[in-house]
Parts: sequence; C-alpha cells; structure tokens
Amino acid sequence: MKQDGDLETILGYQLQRANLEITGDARRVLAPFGLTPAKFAALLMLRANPGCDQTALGRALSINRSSVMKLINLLEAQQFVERRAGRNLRTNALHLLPDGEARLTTVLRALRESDDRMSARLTAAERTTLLALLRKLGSARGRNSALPI
Amino acid sequence: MKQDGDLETILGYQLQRANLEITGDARRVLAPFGLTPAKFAALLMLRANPGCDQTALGRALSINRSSVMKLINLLEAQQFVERRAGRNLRTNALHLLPDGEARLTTVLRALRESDDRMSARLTAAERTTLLALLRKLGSARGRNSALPI
DNA sequence: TATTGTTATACTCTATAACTATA
DNA sequence: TATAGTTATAGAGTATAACAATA
Repeated sequence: MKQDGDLETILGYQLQRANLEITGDARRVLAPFGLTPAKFAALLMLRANPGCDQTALGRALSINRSSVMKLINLLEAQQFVERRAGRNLRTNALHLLPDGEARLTTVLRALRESDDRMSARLTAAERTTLLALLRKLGSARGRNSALPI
Repeated sequence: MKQDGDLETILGYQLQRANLEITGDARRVLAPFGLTPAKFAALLMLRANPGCDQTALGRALSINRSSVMKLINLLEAQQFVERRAGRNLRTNALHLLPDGEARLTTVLRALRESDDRMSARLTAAERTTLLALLRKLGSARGRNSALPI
C-alpha cells in the first residue's frame, strides 16, 4: 500500500492518528481506575478550580454544558466529586472529595508514565515544541461553538 | 477559571483539544459534500491505492476491518466507490468511481482551505514541524491493535 | 430576558466478538 | 488453519434542542 501524499500533509488527519495512538494508551492506563481521558481531564480542571460551576467547567474544557453533565454525573457516582450548594440557587459548586483528590494523585502518576512512554520517540525538546504548537491550535477551541462568552 | 498546570503538559489532552478544533472546521467544510473526516481520509487512501481490498485499506488507515466496512458501505451508497471482484473470491477490489474521483478533487480543494485557515496561527515552518512530529507519534498507530500484520 | 442545570436524542469514530465463506 | 468480509453490539466523546427554575 502506498501512502497518500495529501493525507501526509493534512493536519486534521495527522492529529487524529496521533490522538488515537496517545489516547489509546491513556485509556488503558485509566481504565483500572474507572476513568476515561475526558473524566480525567475534568478532574484535573476541577482540582485547579474548586467550587466552580458546571458551565464554567465546560468553558475551561471547551465542551458543552450537557457534556459536562454526563461527566459530573459519572464522577459523582464514583465518589470523585460532589455537587454542593452554589453561589445562587441555580448553580452548583463542584468539589473534589478528599478521597477523590487522593485517588487523582495516584492516577496522575500513572498517566504521566503513559505520556512519557508514548512520547519516547520524541526528544524532550521536540515534545516541548509539539505541546506549544498544539496549544496554539487548541487555544481557539470553543471560541465559536462551545464558548459563547 | 485557572488553567491546570498538569493539563498544559499532558500530550493527550492537548492533542484532543487541537484535534477537535481542526476537525470541527473540516467537518463543516465536508458536510455539504456528504462526507466526514473519516470518509474523506478513506477516499484519499483509496485514490492512492486503486483496487486494494478492505483489510489493506484498514491497515493503511490504522483502523479495524469492521470500521472499514461501515465507511465503504456509506461511500458505495453515495456512489463514490465501487466494490469489484477481487483477486480471489473472498476479497473485494475497491475502486473510486470516475465521478467520485472528480468530486473528491473538488472536496480536497475545499478541505485545503479549511486546513490553511486553521493553521493560520502557525508559521509555515511551524506547520511543517508540527506535521513531522505528529507523524512520528502516529506512525506507531496500529502496530499493536489495528495492524496485526 | 438571560442563564443554569437538566433531559432526551443523535452523530462520529472506533472497537470486540462471533459468524460465513474461502484459501 | 488462517484470512476476508460481514454483522451485531457497544463505548467514548461530543453536539443540538428544548424545558424548568432562577437571576
């Protein structure tokens, strides 16, 4: 099978391939903890912003309010997170539970190993470059659809 | 909302964000042609390898045989592609139809515009670097799961 | 009126497992 | 036995649209 010259230089295609490769390993690592990449990202963002509401979390992650609902419902059922009374009657204040935060620390360690393993074929400098370029691309995320501000 | 320091340096998270951003625009561009990113990629790969069978296409795209089935069923219904008699009774030879190839040329032009628009916040050199790094990461794709060789 | 949470529904992409026919 | 295609099913991640309650 020949490679296709166009696909080689289509950013979206290469992103999708790399994403599946890296995310696949992350998924295997997270599964024993009952987590998925999306739930894991939500936990980290929550840890950095205790007490935030669901809409704010969605904006930070650049995902829809209804997608946040799903994640928090699951994380609450797993005792990672708690919905507390918010600053008014229509908002929730989201908090990591102490045990959830402890578990998250363990999970983060495991995920870092996965990340290192997956980026092993890059030099440290390449990895840093890649992260910077990805952030540039992803920073526009939600400026249209998910972050109507 | 604060950013989370860990998420900033987790490759999988930044890949996912960038992927959603870039693929989202591609999806909007492809939709009027009845295509999605996955179907589009299959078409390009098929154009480069006329007459290949479904399993080979799956390997080239690093996706499962059953995923190829879905894509080809749709593309055949849309008259982009045809299953012809293969080199033996259990293989299909996949071929782009002439009109499908013509349409693909138009679509490719539109997608290139999307790709350029999305990578506009990178310099040409950065875009090249990014593609090279992504290919390094994605090249392992399927060596375990999807490409048992 | 605008916003928050919620619910129901749907779509994309992919995978696994098992079957059938053929090699 | 091994491989190609097929089918059914499932899971992860997301979105849209509409509603109720609240601001």
